[in-house]
Amino acid sequence: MEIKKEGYTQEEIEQVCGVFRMLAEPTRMKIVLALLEGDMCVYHLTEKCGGTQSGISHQLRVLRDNKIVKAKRLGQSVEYSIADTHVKNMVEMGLVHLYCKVEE
Amino acid sequence: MEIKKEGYTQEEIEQVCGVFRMLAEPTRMKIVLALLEGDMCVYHLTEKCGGTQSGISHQLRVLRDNKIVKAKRLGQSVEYSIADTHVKNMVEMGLVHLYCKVEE
DNA sequence: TGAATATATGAATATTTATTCATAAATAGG
DNA sequence: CCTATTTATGAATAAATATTCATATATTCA
Repeated sequence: MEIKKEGYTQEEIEQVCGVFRMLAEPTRMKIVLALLEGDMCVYHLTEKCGGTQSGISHQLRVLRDNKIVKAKRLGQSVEYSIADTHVKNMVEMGLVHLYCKVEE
Repeated sequence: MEIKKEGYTQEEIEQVCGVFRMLAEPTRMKIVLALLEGDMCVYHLTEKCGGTQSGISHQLRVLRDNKIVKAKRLGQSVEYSIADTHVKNMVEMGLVHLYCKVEE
């Protein structure tokens, strides 16, 4: 596929930024990292990520609205999973940036 | 290289988020997109990205502090360039996420 | 040296966004 | 139906961050 090099509209710019903003917050990043290991319900996400259940739930809402994760009710609990295959690549790219510092 | 799948420290999490935060703001994204096309001085960046010179300069400072861009004085002007090869990959990944919606 | 141009910066303000608290809604099981 | 458990949400607050304005700094050139 073709990615144009310039001439992005303000709206396109804001949409790309939106994706990055999702991964720019520690709580959300923890959630995403947890879900990349496997689907998980809110209860376990809260345990794993720390913080309050309400806080996790609010961020899950943000991630859901931005199509980063998706939800599926299973009885009492709601199981969350990564909604977009690109998310994994993006996170990995971020980790590479962090660990594999440029050699120049 | 190896990217571990879990067990990130709070500090590591915050560092990865930091990278994403740099690309999560429209003004900074415009600057980065402009610089991916080629090195440019503040004056031209301001023309190209819009906004005030001061605003652009402030964001350039942020990008510099976070090792996303680097500066080089050339006479009166200061030429900026992308500091890290991963930046291009990350931006492209963001654009892919935007345009190439998941087929599942 | 003085004026013009380009860039940087500090402080104030405005805006956005995360977090917390209290509580509502949904479901399961007795 | 009542209770316990899990999740979601609204409102308030707190915290982080972008933007603007005024001004300082650096460089060139006459």
